Amino acid sequence: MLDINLIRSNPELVKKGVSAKNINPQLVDEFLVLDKEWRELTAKLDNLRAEQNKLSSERKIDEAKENKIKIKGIEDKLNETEKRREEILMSLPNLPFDDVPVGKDESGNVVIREVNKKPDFDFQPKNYLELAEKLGLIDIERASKVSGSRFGYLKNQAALFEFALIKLAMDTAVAEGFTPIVPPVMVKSKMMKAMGYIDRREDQDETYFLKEDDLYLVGTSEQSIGPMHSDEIFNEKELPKRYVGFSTCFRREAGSYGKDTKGILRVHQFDKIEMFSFCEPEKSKEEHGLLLGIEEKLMQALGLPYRVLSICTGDLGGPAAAKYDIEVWLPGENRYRETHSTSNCTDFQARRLNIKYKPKTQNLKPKTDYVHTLNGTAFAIGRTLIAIIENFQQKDGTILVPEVLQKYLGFEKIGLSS
RNA sequence: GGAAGCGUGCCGGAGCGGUUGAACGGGCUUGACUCGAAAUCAAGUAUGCCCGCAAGGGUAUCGGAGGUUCGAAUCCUCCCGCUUCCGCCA
Repeated sequence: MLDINLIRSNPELVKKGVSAKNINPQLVDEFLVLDKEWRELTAKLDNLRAEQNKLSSERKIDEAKENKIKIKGIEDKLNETEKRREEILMSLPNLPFDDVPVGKDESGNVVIREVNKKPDFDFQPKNYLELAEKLGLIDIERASKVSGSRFGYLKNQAALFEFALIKLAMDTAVAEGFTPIVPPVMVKSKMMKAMGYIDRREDQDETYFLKEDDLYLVGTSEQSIGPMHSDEIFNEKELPKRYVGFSTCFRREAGSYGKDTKGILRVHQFDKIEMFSFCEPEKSKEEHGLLLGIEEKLMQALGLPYRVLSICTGDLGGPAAAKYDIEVWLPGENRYRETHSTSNCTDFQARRLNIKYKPKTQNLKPKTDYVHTLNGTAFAIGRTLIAIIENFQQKDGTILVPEVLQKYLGFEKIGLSS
């Protein structure tokens, strides 16, 4: 949710930001009209209520009865206006930072840097799925039998890899001051809405919803970590509050029929370790850097070739003011694929969730203010596994285990006999 | 899933139709006393929204949403949460 005062005082700025995100800026004007109406009705209603309180305390019952009817009329009108005003407000996305590249869609994303050399094979590198099936690491066929398309079984060393990756990510994040958690994977629709992930129809279609229980399955644990502190006020010294959560994630992949249909690159269910920060507004850019830094550190620990993208305005999504993706090089596909994403959502989610903090300003007004929220992937297990298999494959079809994981796994290589 | 009870401010805890935004106690902040601290005393101590340059004024809020009433923390309905007992259960 945007700051209403900002829309009122600087509509042009808001329009510009909204337009950059491919949202019709006319909504801003519509909002202002409704907001004006809302304020007028509010003033009218408050006056009538003041009158009512007065009459009532003076026991002027008959006059109060009449006044009550007027109140009811204004109330109904106000409710209707308020509802429409709220709808528009909720449909306005967060404004992108000035330094975010402007672009219409993902083609406008900017590569910031490439890290680690792509592996130089003296043979034709294979696709991960071919290797994995041969080594008994992934079973798609049976998953399809049991659950349908876009599911997979991780087996043998691959299953063990999952836990090693979790441990590596957890250890790394905990060392940076993150609190490890395993959050719920079902969240109330109210919270899902507050996080800004079901504002648009496409978003809703992407999410599994349990109607009977009014619960959504999370598409990322961010959705259940963010609302943890809703309606809470942090002390300044409690910030930044950092969490690293492990959870399964569920995505319907409704808009991606026919895309990446093979294997486990794009599935309905995968496990992910996610970082989440609540911090002071002035420090959110710095915090964003920290999250990206950890992501890169993890990729470097594995020795995977990757590149970092600054996501352009049109590809940011609703809640983010800035976003960086990491894409890993997949030699089997001969292209980069996304493994990480980190967003600074500024106060957009905090407003809806009502998460504030109390600045420790000695004198002057100790007014509370909204925190900033940020999130970032530590590891999405499936895709990381894919990257490891493809990048560390050997001519004989075996796969070397990245050194950092060896201590967690107890083996150095995945081979046919191991 | 069945039965009962409970949800009040930072915390504890009154209030159960009429100056109750809310007694009382604790905490916290400030001031006094003190060489300092403790103790004691005094004052202060919620938030949203609207109007206003401000001072301030108005309004709303006692789990949430409706309803009854001139007037509701107090009565009614539904929902949510918590506790206890029973059932079921990884």
